[in-house]
Amino acid sequence: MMRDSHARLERLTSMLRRRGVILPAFEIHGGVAGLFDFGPIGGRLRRRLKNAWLEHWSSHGNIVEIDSPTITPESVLIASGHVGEFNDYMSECCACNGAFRSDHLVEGLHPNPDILTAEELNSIITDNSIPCPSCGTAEWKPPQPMNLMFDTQIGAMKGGRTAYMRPETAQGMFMLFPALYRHFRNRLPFGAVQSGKGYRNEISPRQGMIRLREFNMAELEYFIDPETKPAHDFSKWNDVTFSLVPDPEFGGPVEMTPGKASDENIIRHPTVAWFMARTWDFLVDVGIHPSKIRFRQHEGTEMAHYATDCWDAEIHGSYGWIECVGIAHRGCYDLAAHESATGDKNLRAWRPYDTPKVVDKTILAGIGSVIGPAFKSKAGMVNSALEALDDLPKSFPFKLILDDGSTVTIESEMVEEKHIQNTEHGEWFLPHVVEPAFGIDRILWHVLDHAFEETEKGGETYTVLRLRPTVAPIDVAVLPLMEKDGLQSISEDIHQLICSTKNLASYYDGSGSIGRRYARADEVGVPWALTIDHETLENGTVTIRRRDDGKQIRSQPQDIITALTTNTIDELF
RNA sequence: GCGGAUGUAGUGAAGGGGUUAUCACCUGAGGUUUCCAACCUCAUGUCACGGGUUCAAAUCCCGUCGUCCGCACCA
Repeated sequence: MMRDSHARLERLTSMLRRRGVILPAFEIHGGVAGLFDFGPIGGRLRRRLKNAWLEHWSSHGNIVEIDSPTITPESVLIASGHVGEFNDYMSECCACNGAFRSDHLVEGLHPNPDILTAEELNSIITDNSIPCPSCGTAEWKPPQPMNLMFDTQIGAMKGGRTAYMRPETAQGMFMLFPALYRHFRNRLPFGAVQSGKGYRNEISPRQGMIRLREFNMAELEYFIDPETKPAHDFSKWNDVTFSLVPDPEFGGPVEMTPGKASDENIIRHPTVAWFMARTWDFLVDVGIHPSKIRFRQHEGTEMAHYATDCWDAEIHGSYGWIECVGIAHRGCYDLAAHESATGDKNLRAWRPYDTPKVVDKTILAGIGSVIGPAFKSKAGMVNSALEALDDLPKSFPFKLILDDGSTVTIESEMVEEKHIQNTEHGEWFLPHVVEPAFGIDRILWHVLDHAFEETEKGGETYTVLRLRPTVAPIDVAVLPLMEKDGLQSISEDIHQLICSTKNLASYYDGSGSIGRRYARADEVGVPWALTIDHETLENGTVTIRRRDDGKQIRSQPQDIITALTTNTIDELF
């Protein structure tokens, strides 16, 4: 069984190379691990998958697309926590050469190993003679920094500003929070999506498309008011059960509807549950088998530095269960971090009170003509200290402590009692954010993996890529039954016509037997094949063949194009 | 990053110190046939890269890079 699935994986990757879908990059220069090219078929497939993703989210009406730079100044990633998180130290064992994360070795010996320097880690490791987990020896080389981000310099000359290629696209959305807030006329909830490249300098990328050094990601940041109870309608998913694998601390795997999982607090936040459901919709839409999707909750120990709850959508394929989407409740972590790093006050949202809060207060107000001459340059501080008094003194004179720590004596003739009324109409708060983050390459891989079907035809294996029409890179194959008697030029005209139709792609294939050409089209997942034959010369009709069952009907090319663009082609059959 | 295996056309493989590197599929041209990988003829294209040994290296040796398996790593 294992051997069979391994052989299938090899046949699939061979086909992807041979047909120009996905290929190792820079191969004529020896190749680079973790970098891949998308060929003519793969490029379109990825484009369609991304478009499907963007359309899926923009259909909500309060989610917009943005695009931000991949080069990111260091300070942004220090604030976000990535510089700390992505710069771990590794210790190497002198005896067996095993490499381990230094902070993992000293776990339990220090409350927060993450923050230790190389020297501190080294001394804890040597002082405690920590044994090597694989060979037991307690001799270590000094910890070496391991930087998982690609670094670079902004500015061509020496002394430029340090920057990194972004390890995620999320920070771009946080940077744009003020603009988004204005765009949505100061009203939560709203979201922003971005799809683009991310970079991680993996130590040893393996498993093909699963771990890449440069990858396509698509992230959504959905900003919410933590005090508004979200109203999500889960009734749409009442007849689908999700496979849920909660943190073992909270219980074993269950199958249930997202609505019920939310009601029973297995998924702690309704918005997280709702995004899980919408994610499930997306994955199924682009051709992932529903039975091969499960949601796994992160355990406390593996939770990223920013998250308060996190569910991964995992997809099962040739490499087992693989995390393809992470849906994290990040709380206000990022906005708070950037606020405290920059002092910028625009990362908050305004929450009006239902009824304004009226605060009645009796205060002692300084009498300017007395306070001024009495305290001179300190008069301002005295006034503000008086206003800030919560409990009015019972008698005069009394001592008043100023902001600078000094004490002054206040006499009764310096002040008068005043009633003031303050009306607060609302407050500024840091929005919370729910972040679904999609690994496009991993999803794309599984779309191919699930679509790749090997059947038998006349004793030979026959390969069909059962891609959904929404993601299929090519919509139509145009095939003249033979390239003579004028069939060729009609076919080329039809091919041109289809290619010039918006959102449709056709490819022309005139060589080899008709059966061979159907097979070639099936192998890369072309859903429809038009064949031009002698009857076309008489009445203009062509045959259209459906990939998934080989069924054919006759119709006019223009009617077929209309049906394709309106997504009603199946009605012709 | 460590250990083991490995690198030959687009794909999959065989071979191997000595003239022009082999096979199948694939791809292209011509012929024939015409609706599901038919056939015939011809053609294109390959020894990962760099260095060394040698009269001669795709072959032996070393290094680099890549790939696979195991360990470790994987916000």
